[in-house]
Amino acid sequence: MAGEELVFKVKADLLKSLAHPSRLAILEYLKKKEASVGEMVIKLGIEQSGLSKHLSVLKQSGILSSRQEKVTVFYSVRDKDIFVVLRTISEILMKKFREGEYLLQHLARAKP
Amino acid sequence: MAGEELVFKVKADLLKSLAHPSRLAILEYLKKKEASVGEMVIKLGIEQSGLSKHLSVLKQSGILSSRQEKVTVFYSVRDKDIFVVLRTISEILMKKFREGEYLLQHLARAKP
DNA sequence: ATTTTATATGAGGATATTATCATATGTTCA
DNA sequence: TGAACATATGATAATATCCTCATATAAAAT
Repeated sequence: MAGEELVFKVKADLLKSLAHPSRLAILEYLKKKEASVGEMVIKLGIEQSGLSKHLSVLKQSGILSSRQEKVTVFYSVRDKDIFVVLRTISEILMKKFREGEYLLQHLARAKP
Repeated sequence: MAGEELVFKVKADLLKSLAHPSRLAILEYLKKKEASVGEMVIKLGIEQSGLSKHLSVLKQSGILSSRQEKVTVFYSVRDKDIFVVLRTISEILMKKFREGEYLLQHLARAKP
């Protein structure tokens, strides 16, 4: 694989690890503080086994880290810059939908 | 689907549309100027049919827009903020790999 | 020692994504 | 008109991702 292609692949892999609704919910939940798997099972309503796998995806990609205390595993966000990515995504979507509303309103008015 | 879940789904869909090496290559190519499909087939070395589908994914998700001139279709980036996302992704990866190098060097030194 | 608790993992099928090939569509030009 | 060109689309097969269920692991409590 050519050098640049490898770079694109690595970036795409990181984006892929973000690109799932449950994983976005996890990240939002971990924005302010670390949390254990059990806590997230309850608060996010994701089934234990699935949650564990999503956490593992986020850890493999370097977005989360974990520490263990007795039997409990706590996950936390490794690099807060990930939230810059997510906030920008939100802004892009908000702009887009605002344009959509604008268009809708003006199309409706132009009807007759 | 609950309101918040829908929001996560919409964000995840946008991230998914970014999460492919060819599509990242397309976006980088379109960073400075619009380009036609034919031009990108040549410069990016992606096969015509596949490229057309990747462009369609990016257009559906609102990242690209297109205009037609005779038979030629030109694509361009609709909201430059998408590059904020990509730059931040790069920065996160660079930090991560620098940490990796650092660790490697110190592990090597601590060997004996 | 056995049971309970917290988390991770493996197997299976269901669904989604991708690549490729062939073909369709629409436009220009001879 | 019909050949050539630029792009899009459909079908299919290959691959990847996801969900769920069952079970594994490992520490704690009884």
